[in-house]
Amino acid sequence: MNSYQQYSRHLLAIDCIIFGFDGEDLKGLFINRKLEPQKGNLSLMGGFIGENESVDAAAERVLFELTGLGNVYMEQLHCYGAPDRDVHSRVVSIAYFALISIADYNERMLKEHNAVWINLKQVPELIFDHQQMVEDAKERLKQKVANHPIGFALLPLKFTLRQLQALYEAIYEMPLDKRNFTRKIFSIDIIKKLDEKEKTSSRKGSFYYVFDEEKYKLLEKEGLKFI
Amino acid sequence: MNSYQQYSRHLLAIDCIIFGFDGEDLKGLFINRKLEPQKGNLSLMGGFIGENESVDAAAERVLFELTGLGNVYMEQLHCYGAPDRDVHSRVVSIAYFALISIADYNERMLKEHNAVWINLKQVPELIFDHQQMVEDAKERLKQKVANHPIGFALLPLKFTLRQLQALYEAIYEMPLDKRNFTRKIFSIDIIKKLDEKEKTSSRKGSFYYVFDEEKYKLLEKEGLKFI
DNA sequence: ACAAAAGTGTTGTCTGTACACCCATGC
DNA sequence: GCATGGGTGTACAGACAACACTTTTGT
Repeated sequence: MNSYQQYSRHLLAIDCIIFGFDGEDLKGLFINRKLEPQKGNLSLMGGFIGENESVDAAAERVLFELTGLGNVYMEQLHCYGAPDRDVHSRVVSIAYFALISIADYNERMLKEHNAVWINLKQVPELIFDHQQMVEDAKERLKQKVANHPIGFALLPLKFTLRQLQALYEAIYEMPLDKRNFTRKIFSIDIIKKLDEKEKTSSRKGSFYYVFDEEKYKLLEKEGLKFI
Repeated sequence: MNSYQQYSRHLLAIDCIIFGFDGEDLKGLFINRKLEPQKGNLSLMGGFIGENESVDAAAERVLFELTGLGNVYMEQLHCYGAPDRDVHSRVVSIAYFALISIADYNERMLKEHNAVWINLKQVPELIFDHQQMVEDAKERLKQKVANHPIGFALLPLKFTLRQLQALYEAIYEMPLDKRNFTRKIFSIDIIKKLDEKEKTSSRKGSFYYVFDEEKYKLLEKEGLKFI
C-alpha cells in the first residue's frame, strides 16, 4: 500500500561547502564550470540524491567525488527550497559543510574537477543561491567552533599554537590575543605537546601539538564551552 | 532544456514541531491519528510539499492547517533523510519548529484535527523518527533562546515576570534564581512594564509586562547574548 | 493576623580582556 | 649581534551565582 501517490515528487540535490585553511585564510573549494550551462561560473560541488540513498550518505558521496576523502567532519547546514532557486528546474537542495585539511586535498583531483580554493574573506559570486549557502555556512562555522572543538579538522595532524590561533582568527574574522588564546586552549586541555618543533616560520621554532581525541570525546558528552 | 531528467524524484514532506507553554510546562502539539495506518499513534503535524511550493511556504501552510495561525515564529530545524524513516515509502522530511501562544490555539481546531498538547518534559512515543525530531527541536530551542529573545512568542501579549521565568525554567529544564533572572531581563531592557496587575495567582498581584518589539529589532541586528 | 506569592541587594568567585617583555635561534 | 617570531604573567572589570527578608493584600 502506498497512499502517497497523489503527491508531487521533487529533484533533491546536495550542495557541499568544503572549508579549508591554508595557514592564513579560511578557504572554500569551488568548481569552475567547464561546460554550459553557466560555463565559467563558480559553484559549489553538488550532486543529486539517489533513489534509495540517505541524504547524509549522498552528502558524503558528493564530498568523496570531489576530494577522494571520507571520514571527514561534515554537518548538515540547511535545506534551501525556493521554487526558482535553480534556473533549470525546481530543485530542493540540502547543503552540508565539511572541514578538511587542505594538505589532504591533492592537486590531481583539483585539476580533474577544475576545482579551486578561494579565499572566503569575501565570498565570490556563485551560481544560484550558493553564495547565500556559503555565507550561512561561514556563520554556522563561527557559532559551532565557539562551542565544539571541531576546528582541528581544518589543520594537519601536527600543528603549532600559532597555526591554531591563525585558524580561529580566520574563522572569527578578528584578531585574538596570543596570551589569552594560549591560556584558553590549555585550560581546555585538549591538545598534546610534541617534542618536535616547526622550524620554517621562525628561527626559534614553535612546538607542534596534536589534538587529543580521548579528551575530546569526554568533553563531547558533557557539552563544553570552547573558545 | 532540462538536463536533470535522469535523476530520481522524491516525496518531500514537512513535519512541524509546535511548541506551546501553559504557564508551567513546555508542551508540544501532536496529532492523534484517527485512521489507519498507525491509527491511535501520535505524530507531528505534517504534509507534503507541493509541485511549485517553496519549502518555507509549505511549512507555513502545514502550521496554518493545524492551528489557523500565520505570522508565527518558525524556523527550519533539520532535514531528515534516512531511506527507511517512513515505513510506507521513501520520504525525505524537512522539520520546522514553531512557537505559538497556547492561548491562541482554539479548542475547535484542536478537536477537528484530533490534536493534543503533550508535556515535553518527557517526549512521548511518536511514529517514524518524530521522536528524534522533537528531541532535536527541544535542544535547538534551548540553544536559540539563550541568544535570541524569541521566547516571548510562547507567551500571551501580556505576561508577568514569574511567567517569563517559568518559561525559561521549562525550556532549560532547570530552576533559575528569581533575583538573578529579574536583573538579567531588565539589563537587556526588552520588556515594558504595564500599570496593570495579574491578580489570580497571588494576593499581592504581579505586574504585567509586554515585549518591546522596537528594542528587539535593534538587538537583532547587533546580535546579542540573552540569558 | 496570617498565608501566599511578589519584589528587591550584596558579596564572593569566576571569566574575559588588556597589555609588554624576554627567549631561542639562524643568519 | 641582531632580527624574527615564540613564549609567558598580571591586574582590572564585568558577569555570574549564591543567598533571605520585606511587601502587599485577600481572606
